[in-house]
Amino acid sequence: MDSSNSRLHLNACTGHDDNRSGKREVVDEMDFFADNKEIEDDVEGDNGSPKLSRPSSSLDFSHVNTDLLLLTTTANTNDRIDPSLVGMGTSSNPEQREKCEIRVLRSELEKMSLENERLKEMLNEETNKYNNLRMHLITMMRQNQEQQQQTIHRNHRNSDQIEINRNYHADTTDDHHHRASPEGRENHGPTTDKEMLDDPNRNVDQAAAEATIKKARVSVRARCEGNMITDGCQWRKYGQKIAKGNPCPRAYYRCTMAAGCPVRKQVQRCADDKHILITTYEGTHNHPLPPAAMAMASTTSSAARMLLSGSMPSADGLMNPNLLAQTILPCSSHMATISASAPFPTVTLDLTQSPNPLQFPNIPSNQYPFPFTTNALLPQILSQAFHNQTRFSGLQMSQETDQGRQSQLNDTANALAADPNFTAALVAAISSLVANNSNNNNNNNNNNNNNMANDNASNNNGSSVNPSNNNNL
DNA sequence: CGTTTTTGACCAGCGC
DNA sequence: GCGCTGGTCAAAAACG
Repeated sequence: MDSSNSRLHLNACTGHDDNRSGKREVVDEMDFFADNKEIEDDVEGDNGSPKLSRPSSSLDFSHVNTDLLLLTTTANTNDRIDPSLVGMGTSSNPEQREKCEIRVLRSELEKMSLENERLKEMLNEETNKYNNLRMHLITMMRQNQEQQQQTIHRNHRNSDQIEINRNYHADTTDDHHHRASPEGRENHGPTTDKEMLDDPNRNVDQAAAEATIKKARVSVRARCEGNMITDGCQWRKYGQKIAKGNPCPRAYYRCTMAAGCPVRKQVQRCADDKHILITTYEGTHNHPLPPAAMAMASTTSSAARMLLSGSMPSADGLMNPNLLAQTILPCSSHMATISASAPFPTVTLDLTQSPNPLQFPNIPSNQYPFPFTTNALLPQILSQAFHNQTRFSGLQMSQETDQGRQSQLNDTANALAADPNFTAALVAAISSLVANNSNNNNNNNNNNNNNMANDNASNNNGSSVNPSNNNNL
């Protein structure tokens, strides 16, 4: 108990002002006893000297809060009691009150944080469930679509086969079998569709077709300072070679998101422009993919089917990829090519140039490798592309369903466009649309490298491999 | 210590 | 058959 407390106690009891350190506090104390001021005046003598020896009988000390002594025990020498707090019996110090409030706020903050964490966990859980369901739905839809396409294709060809020269049909079907067997094995299977349908060895043909699909590739040319474009998958490097005609080594990666996944990709810098990275994908994933990887993953398989379809005979004649692509993406131009004349049929997306200088002003490549990233048209383009994909797919949908789907596609496109890490995969998605449409229209690929529609998409420099690979690429 | 990368060796396809 | 080339394997090294 320091002297100030003793002094304060004295003041509270007597109202005597012996405070030499601050008058204001004394006044406040006096205000606290305002009700008894008259009495106190009577207690004091005319000369101001205390008259403690003559206590008034009218004094009622019951009004004096005895807590005062206790409340001031923690006050330092320079502190005085806040009269508004005196009598409350809880806190007499603003700092204490602030500390108390801070403790309360912290407690509330902790509670909110815990609640936030809990909600985050719930959100993640629901998001995972949603993604899984979405993946499952997409897979089911794709399978359904393929089954319908196959049915339509068979019916179409069966109805046409009377009009088609039988020898030609036999030759082209055989050619298809040759194409479906990249290893060059002889295939003397059935020569008509009916025979094919009835052929018990048709599974062998399907296996050959699958082999072709596996060999079909999607190549993406993009300006990228990093060693790889981000496509949402995890890759492991398993080899590197110096390819002929390019001093830059070619790196070989395989997907490691699941054991036995057949998907592989090659990454190589362009010989002419070291800033251009050429990424070639091959195969179809055999495992669930994160949303960021779905577009690219579907691209390779779709492109493979497209190219396989392009090798098939058709009474519709040769397809025009450029026209087809313009139908899919009317605002696009010359960003993609299809080539089945290469050792492996390949869809090439050239993302190193802007199709429309007015639409896509020059942006430093190190900032926005693909102008698409910052372009507001991306969601519209994607949505339109997805919509057109559905429209061309042959699926019969009511207008209401179509509208609802369009809304969902718009949301999806917006979400995709907002994620810069997703852009490379979006590019692939566009090519996937081209692939599906060509497949659905049952056209041939005439290997003329016609330009296909595609708008810019963006890229980023993320990589799932060790950055040390930069030295090699 | 497990995983990933590096890198030389090996294999298959293709052209001559 | 031989050589070239692309692609893959696998042991060693590097990494975290």
